[in-house]
Amino acid sequence: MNNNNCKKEFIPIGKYLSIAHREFNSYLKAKLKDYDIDRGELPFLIALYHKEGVSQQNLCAYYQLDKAIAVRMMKKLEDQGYVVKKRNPEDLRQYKIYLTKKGEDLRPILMGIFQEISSTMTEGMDEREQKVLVKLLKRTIKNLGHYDPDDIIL
Amino acid sequence: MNNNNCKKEFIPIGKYLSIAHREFNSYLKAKLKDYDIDRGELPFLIALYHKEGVSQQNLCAYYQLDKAIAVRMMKKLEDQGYVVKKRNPEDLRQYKIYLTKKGEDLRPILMGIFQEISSTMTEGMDEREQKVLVKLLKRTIKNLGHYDPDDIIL
DNA sequence: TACTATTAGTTGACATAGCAACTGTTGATA
DNA sequence: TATCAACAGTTGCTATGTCAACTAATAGTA
Repeated sequence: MNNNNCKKEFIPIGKYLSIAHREFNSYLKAKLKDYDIDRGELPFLIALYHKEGVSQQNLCAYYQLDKAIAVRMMKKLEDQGYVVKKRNPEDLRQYKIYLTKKGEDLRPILMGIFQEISSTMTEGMDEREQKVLVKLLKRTIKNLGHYDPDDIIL
Repeated sequence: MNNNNCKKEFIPIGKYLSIAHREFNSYLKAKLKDYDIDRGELPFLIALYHKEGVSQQNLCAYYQLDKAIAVRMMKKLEDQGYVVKKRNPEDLRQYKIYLTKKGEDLRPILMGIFQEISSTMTEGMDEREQKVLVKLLKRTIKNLGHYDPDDIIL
């Protein structure tokens, strides 16, 4: 289509996407090992720091995760006392998820970790390059998933 | 360190890395569903298309995967008849992995799929942007993993 | 009101991935 | 040569994530 037909090599974005994602994961995991929180719970906590009182599926949207994983992580987070689930009286199908004090206390710690990992990842990039990277990643998501990540509002 | 201390927001590279990676995975999975091959076997086949007769750990290096996953995927690939494992007579600890005819036959199909997914991902990006994306992803990997992906030679 | 479709959440089965402990082989060196 | 460290591969355990089938509640509509 948009590539000339004698070219054999493709741009290995998928490869470096996979590797970068795994490096990101294991870096994050290492940073979290001193805290009573697992890597998988993080996206939901971060989403909650962004907006509370929303449903599980709404929280999923923030990181485009499956609702099944939300169920499991929410159970974990609730058991550990970081969040509470309240039935929405106006729609008994859904819950509204809130942070507890314990969950709120974790905010500066987790934000600090994200701040740190973020600045580690971007070492040697100027501000323009960082923005370009985010822009191009969003574009990739849009191309693969047929939705615009900027349209997802929590 | 390299960010001013009143800034609250961090560059959400990790977020979009995670989402993009998952979108990439599910897109790939969908493309593979008509073929007798699973997503997890792919990186090892691709590495073999790049270079045959190397050890399992060598193959791991290409996508920076754990050797444990190599064992499992290699077993799967061998059971399905895509590869053969031969003990290296000069070092009985390691195997040398080779493609079978069946594995070789899959090459154009898988390369086609990668070609397609690659051009899907890069829709709306010019050639310069594609290169920048790869460059910045590599930089991210280098920053997180303390190794240069360009130094990994299979 | 009754029927139907949609939605939020749940569950089970399964694939992918990482970590740590292990076996057997090799290489270095005392 | 004997000992010890390093290495390739293996295994078990666990975490993460997807998919499909399911339940219960709601919304839309004949």
